Amino acid sequence: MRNAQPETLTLDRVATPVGEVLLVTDAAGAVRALDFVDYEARMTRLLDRHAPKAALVEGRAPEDVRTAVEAYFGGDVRALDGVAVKTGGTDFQRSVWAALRAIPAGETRSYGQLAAAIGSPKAVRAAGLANGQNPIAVIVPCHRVIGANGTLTGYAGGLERKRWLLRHEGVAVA
Amino acid sequence: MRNAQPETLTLDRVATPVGEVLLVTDAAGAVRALDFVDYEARMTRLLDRHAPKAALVEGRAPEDVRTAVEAYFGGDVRALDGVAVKTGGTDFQRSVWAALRAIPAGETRSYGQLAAAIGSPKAVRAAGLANGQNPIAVIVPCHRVIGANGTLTGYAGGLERKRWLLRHEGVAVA
DNA sequence: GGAAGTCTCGCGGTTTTCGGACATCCAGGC
DNA sequence: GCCTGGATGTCCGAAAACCGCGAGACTTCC
Repeated sequence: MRNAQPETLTLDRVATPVGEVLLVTDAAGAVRALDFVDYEARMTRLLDRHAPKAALVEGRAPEDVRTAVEAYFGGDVRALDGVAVKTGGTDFQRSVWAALRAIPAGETRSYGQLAAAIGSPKAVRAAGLANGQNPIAVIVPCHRVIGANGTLTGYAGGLERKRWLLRHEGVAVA
Repeated sequence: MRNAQPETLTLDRVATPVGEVLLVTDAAGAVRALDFVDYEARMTRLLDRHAPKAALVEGRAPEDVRTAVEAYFGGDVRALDGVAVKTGGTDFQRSVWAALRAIPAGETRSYGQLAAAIGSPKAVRAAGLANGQNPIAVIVPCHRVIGANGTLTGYAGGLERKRWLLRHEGVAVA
């Protein structure tokens, strides 16, 4: 529909303790998407939505991004804080994702707190929805949002991974 | 919804024999919109659709554009041929508008011919619809398209103006 | 007959509308 | 405690309505 400039994105793979991840970067070196390999269909669907007409070619991501990802999974849970990301999406979604990056490793928020943080305290379900459409898992830490009563509620990559990630960051979870 | 970069557009006014026209140009000097002053609401609506988030400030259009418009209304009906334009819109709409510019002053086409020219001979009504959404009147000569039986059928600026423009270009119309 | 008007219907892209779905939260009843 | 139901904001997909048409069938007048 709307016109968009063609663009080439690079698709790389990185091994982690919870399975291989797919890592999509653009020409500027910014991360465009990150997801677990067994959810590739979901990732390409999100990419199609947010970056239509973009070509995806296998290749190697910038070294600093690769090493940051490996460092995170190796135990340096703050290694991803400085990684540049770029997303499409609506204004609302982008504000949610921006708010996510402000949650430090080792902490969690409830969906209600997340909604309040972006100035729409009543848009709780909408915030949860936007959370689930986050195209850049782990780096944009959507896994740090849990139910108000402490339940994990959901995770696009599987609840097991959400639990693993939180424990890896030092959070005590059931 | 989609993100778009903020942009500043310039709004100028030019007097013509059929009323004042509004002339919107961008920083690069390309025409973004042109409409008659009494249809300003329509123009701003189209602009909003095709260039969301753009700011519109009163100002003076580039001299070469102004003189081209004045020359056209003064009798040099080909004066607008070289004027640069830029539009948003869907692929279909853009191809229709491009086809319009290929119709020389003094000639007309039917909606069917227009549809055929863009390779969709059956998309007749769709072509008519796209024609009516042309944001750059006169320069993109949507007024040169008339019904297959010679009736003028419609014009966003009023049928009287369509008739005047065609006669001004030397077409015999009822 | 035939020329000109009127009506009907199919056409294709775009816009608008509407109905769900959803990784929530809270209150209230049992 | 556990379950139920309601309020709530956003987004997506499907469906319907909208049109600056055109061709063909029918009527109406000469």
